[in-house]
Amino acid sequence: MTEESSLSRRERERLAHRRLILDVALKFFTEFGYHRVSMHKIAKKAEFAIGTVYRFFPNKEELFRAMILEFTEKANAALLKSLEIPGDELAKILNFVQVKGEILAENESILKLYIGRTHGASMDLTACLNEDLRLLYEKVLVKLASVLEEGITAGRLKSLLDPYYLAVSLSSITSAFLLLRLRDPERHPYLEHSLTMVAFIMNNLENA
Amino acid sequence: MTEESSLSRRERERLAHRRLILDVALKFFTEFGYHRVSMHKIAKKAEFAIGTVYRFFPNKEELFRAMILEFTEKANAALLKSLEIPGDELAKILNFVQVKGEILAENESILKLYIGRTHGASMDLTACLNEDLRLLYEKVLVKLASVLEEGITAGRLKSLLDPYYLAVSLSSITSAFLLLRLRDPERHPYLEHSLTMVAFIMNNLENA
Amino acid sequence: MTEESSLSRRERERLAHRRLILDVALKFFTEFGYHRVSMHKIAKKAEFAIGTVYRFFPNKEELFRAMILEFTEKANAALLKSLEIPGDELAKILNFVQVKGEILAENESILKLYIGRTHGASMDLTACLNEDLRLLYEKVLVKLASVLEEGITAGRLKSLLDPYYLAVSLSSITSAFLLLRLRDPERHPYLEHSLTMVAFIMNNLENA
Amino acid sequence: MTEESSLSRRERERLAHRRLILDVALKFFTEFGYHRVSMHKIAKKAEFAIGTVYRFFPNKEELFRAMILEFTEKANAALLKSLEIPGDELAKILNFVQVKGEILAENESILKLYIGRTHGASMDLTACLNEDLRLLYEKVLVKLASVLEEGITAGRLKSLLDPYYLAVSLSSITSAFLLLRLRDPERHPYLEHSLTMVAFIMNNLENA
DNA sequence: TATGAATGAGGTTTCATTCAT
DNA sequence: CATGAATGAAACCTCATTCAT
Repeated sequence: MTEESSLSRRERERLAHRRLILDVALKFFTEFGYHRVSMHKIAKKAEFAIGTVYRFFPNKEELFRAMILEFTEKANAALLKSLEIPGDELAKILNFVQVKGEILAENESILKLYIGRTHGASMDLTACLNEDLRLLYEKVLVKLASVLEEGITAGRLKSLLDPYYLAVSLSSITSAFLLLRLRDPERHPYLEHSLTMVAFIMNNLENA
Repeated sequence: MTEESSLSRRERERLAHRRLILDVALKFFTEFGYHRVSMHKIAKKAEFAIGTVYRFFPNKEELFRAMILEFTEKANAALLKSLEIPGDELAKILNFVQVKGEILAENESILKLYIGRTHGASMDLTACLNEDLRLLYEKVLVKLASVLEEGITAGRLKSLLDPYYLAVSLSSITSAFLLLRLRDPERHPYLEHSLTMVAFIMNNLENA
Repeated sequence: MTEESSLSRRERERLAHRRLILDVALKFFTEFGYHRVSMHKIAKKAEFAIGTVYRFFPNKEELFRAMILEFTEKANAALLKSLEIPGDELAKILNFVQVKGEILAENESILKLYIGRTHGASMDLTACLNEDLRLLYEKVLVKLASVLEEGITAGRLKSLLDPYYLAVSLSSITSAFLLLRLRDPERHPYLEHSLTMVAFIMNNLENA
Repeated sequence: MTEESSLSRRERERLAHRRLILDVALKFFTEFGYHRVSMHKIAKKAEFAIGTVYRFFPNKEELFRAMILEFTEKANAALLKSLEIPGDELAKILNFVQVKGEILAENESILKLYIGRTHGASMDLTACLNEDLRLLYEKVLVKLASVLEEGITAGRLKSLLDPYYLAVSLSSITSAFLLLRLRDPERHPYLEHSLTMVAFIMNNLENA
């Protein structure tokens, strides 16, 4: 995304340092939670002076935000892309479910930060962060909805339900299974249940 | 639940004071988020000395916990009861959806706290509550699952899907709509969409 | 000392309650130290309301003081009496040493309070408390000095040394051994060393 | 002891600030006692923000500890050195007594803190220092004992008494006189009495 | 630009004491 | 007299942030 070549050494170093701090922040915030991590700890772990950290991020909240946004953007990009494979709606959505699971597998800790702090009481991920994040996820929902809409327009799917709310439903179900699996990976295999459930809904939406 | 009659005046007063503090805590925590409310502020608003607050709750976390648990227990009891009306599975579950919506209407602020989105301020919240709360909600899920199972056993519902995961799905969908409505009550009417979606799933589960 | 008979029941009960509180205070202060014990803890353990404790002792310091004074008075009385047995100076002083040891044996915990809190850096017990206590112990020193003086006057002891400072010396030596034993009873038997050392000094004081 | 040259200005300033805080702490703790001095008072007097004090010492106890240890180490070094002058045992021990008196003269206030009699206010003092301090002083006792042992081995002193316990006795006597003088410098000249008493004992130990 | 010493508001909590019942 | 709820000053300590070097 960010073109690191064709930058002066200075710039490249700056970026590397920023990256370092973000990585430490990710590690610490996910491990201990926002309020249990001090800027000093992050600075120390990253081997910078505290002042240096403040040259990169104007304050703690902004650092947290930057860290979360980075992840969210990456994840959202992957989710959007997952809906662009060739094939019909079912194929696309099953791929979406699959990619969501892969993201989970690779980012457990940050996902726990996303939700673990909000009591995780079976709430959808959509809930968890502030406006910026929600807007990002909104794009995914809209894309998902447009996929469904296409199916409806093309007559492949029944027009019983509003595509957007259908998208929300599908998303919330998979998020719920994701949470279960996050809490107890042994007992709750994410993929199997998600696919079953999503397929059930999609099948019943298909025009005979 | 708690028998307030047949207590000495002393006891009754104590309970009333406890209640007062809990109410202020609810108001403040929901308005500003855990870390933006100090015990001093709560004490002041409740018109007690700080030490008095500590006579009732040994520390801030315990006060928060007590406040959340109280609400959760009340809400869960209502949800469990909602599934005990006479009628078939669909009736029960639609009633469940309805009651969930009523709880939302009456407890918007605390629900926002639950979700951790109060002024984007909570983020953290000690997470140790999670387990308790989850277990409480688990009961609701299990009850919901048992309702579905009954329907399956009685042959009224298809046995395609595991009742527990079906319960999780139904619950997560309604939670998602609840969240939407929490964020933008104008645009997203909870009840209508929830009922539509839940009915769609249930209808497709019914044996012809 | 306090005549408990010939008092009204009321009075006797009051005294018993006072005693109870003092005993709890002794136990707690000696176990945890003055600043680590709250009046509430004492009240609770003694099974009185906090206000009741304050009816007996106007404040915490006074309670502490009363507790210490009681012990000190008892101990001092015993030490004074120990010097009144028949016999010559040596006999009296050896008896004094012995009784001091017995008091130690019976009151380890309070002695630890006396000294443990003052770093015990081989300082004489004389040091440890405030004016009142010192004055009490002063009586013992004066009595000890008078015993020595008698010996000098009678020509049994050399008049090389001031009897008072000799008394201080003898007292400090035994206190030092007492401390050693308090710290490590296995390694440092109090009585043997005290007797040897005191006898050595007394023998060299005797006129041939 | 600490090489202050060859340090960066930064380092030197840090050390100076540390010193400043320690000095204020010494003054306040000795004047009022541990529990009657708050970290804020120390910070204010030293003209630092409270946080700065905590940069140097992680908590109050550690500050106290550092202050006491510094003094103790200095004092013990002086006492050990006092026993290394040329001459026989008597000369060495009399020098020891003398140096002990000089330390007293220069450090009255901290000695009072040691003894815990500062305005009758300390009483407690966390006791955990004890061990460290005792071990330091133990070295002095052992050194003193070794001096005596040398005399015995060389046949200059009688072997009646265990050198270690003799050392304890001599030390305790001088400590006792030190205390007397601390309490009432007019009435109780430390040096004269200590020398007399110690000389008496040593003389009687010498082989004719 | 990087550093890290310094800041100080503000947090949670304790506990000796009072006083209405 | 006994009770114990209420008080609130004051303690210790943290940590986001600033700024001189």
